[in-house]
Amino acid sequence: MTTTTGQATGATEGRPPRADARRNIAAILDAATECLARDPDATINQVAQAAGVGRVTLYGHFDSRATLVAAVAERAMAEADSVLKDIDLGGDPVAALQRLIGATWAVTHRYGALVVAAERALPSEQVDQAHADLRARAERLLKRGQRSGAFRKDLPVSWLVTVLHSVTHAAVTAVHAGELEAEDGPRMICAAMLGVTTPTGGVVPEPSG
Amino acid sequence: MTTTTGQATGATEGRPPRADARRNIAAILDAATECLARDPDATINQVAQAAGVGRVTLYGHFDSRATLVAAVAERAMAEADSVLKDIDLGGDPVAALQRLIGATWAVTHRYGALVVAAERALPSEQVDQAHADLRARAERLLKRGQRSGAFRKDLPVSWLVTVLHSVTHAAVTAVHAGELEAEDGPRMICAAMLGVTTPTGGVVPEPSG
DNA sequence: ATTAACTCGAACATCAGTGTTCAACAAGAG
DNA sequence: CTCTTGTTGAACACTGATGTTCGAGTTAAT
Repeated sequence: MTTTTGQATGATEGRPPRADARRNIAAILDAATECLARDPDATINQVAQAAGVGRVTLYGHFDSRATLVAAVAERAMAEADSVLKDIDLGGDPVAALQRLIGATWAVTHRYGALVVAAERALPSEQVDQAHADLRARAERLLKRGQRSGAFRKDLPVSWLVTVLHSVTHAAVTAVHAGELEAEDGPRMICAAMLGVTTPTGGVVPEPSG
Repeated sequence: MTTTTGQATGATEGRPPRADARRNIAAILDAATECLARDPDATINQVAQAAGVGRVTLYGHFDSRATLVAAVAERAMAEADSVLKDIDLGGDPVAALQRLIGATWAVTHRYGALVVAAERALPSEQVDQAHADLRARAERLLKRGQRSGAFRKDLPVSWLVTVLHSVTHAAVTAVHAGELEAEDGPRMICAAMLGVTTPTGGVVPEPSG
């Protein structure tokens, strides 16, 4: 059991929690996810209120802010992994990149700024680890595309990954600000990234999807 | 006189400040710029310390955190304008875009996250105004390029501007994190943006500079 | 050299967010 | 129904950051 440190499921020793409690824990987790995804500085008060629960109740289930953030982050990472592990990164690199972007979009759109909250609350260990995993996935694909000549070789892979993350985050922010429709997100990111990755002197492909 | 609200130069009525004072004010302004550009949450304490000055002295010159941020932001905007107003946005749109990026780079690299600090301290009025000015410059160029067929027309200009800002900011962050050399910044941004703006089916141009 | 402007550290008041404690009360499990 | 588990608001202690005040010591101007 590597549940970070905080308790939430069952105490160190004791019988299963009451139905009431399980319901509230779920509500808190959901509320925290939404609040922190929107604003990484969200108050414990705001989270409790959004969950329709008293602040004391929240502290009854999560020792501290850090514990809560850790729980939320853990759940988010689990879902992110489960979504991303099924993506086929093989075949035409250009098509694979679009698939990766499509899958990443859903996750990023839901969990938005949660990473920032995690970076502040957690001593940057599991965070770095998780972040590295995310990057590694994209890195492998981009590197393969470079070797096959599908992607430009004159820019370091790390920079391409950075741009991908940056553009994705920008799209999420734009949606949050009402400047972009959520459904247009993937197309915008794909269009941009297909341009970025096209080799100099190459022809920019049409986004498909 | 639209000096926002805070005093710093001369009191409401009185003779010119002492040499000593002017020196310190300059040091504080410089330190604040550097600190806030690195971390928008920088403490007044950190700023004072970086300026080699006591906290009380700082408050003697700037009424509040907001006043200080406003002063720093004002100065930054002034320099940004003075740098950007000379840029020739005419001629070949592709070349003009690279010139714009080059000029923007210097400014962004120096003032980094200062915008964030301003957004939090100032009630989002002059900030929005200034931000809009910055965007307008890029918008005009990109729109012209779209009309002339140099830039892709199938993406809204606002999205292209967003990507430009996003990528620029990402480059600055990368430099701060030691993942990128400062001198490589403009080339990386240009390469990326030239790809982004190239019309579908068009050939990605080689960055020059 | 005298004076007014300035600096500085220490101490204080304030404020917001975090956690904790308590005692009354509500609700699930048997 | 009863007993245990949970919930709740109010009140409290604690922390870190912001501003303020004071008095003693410096420093620039004239």
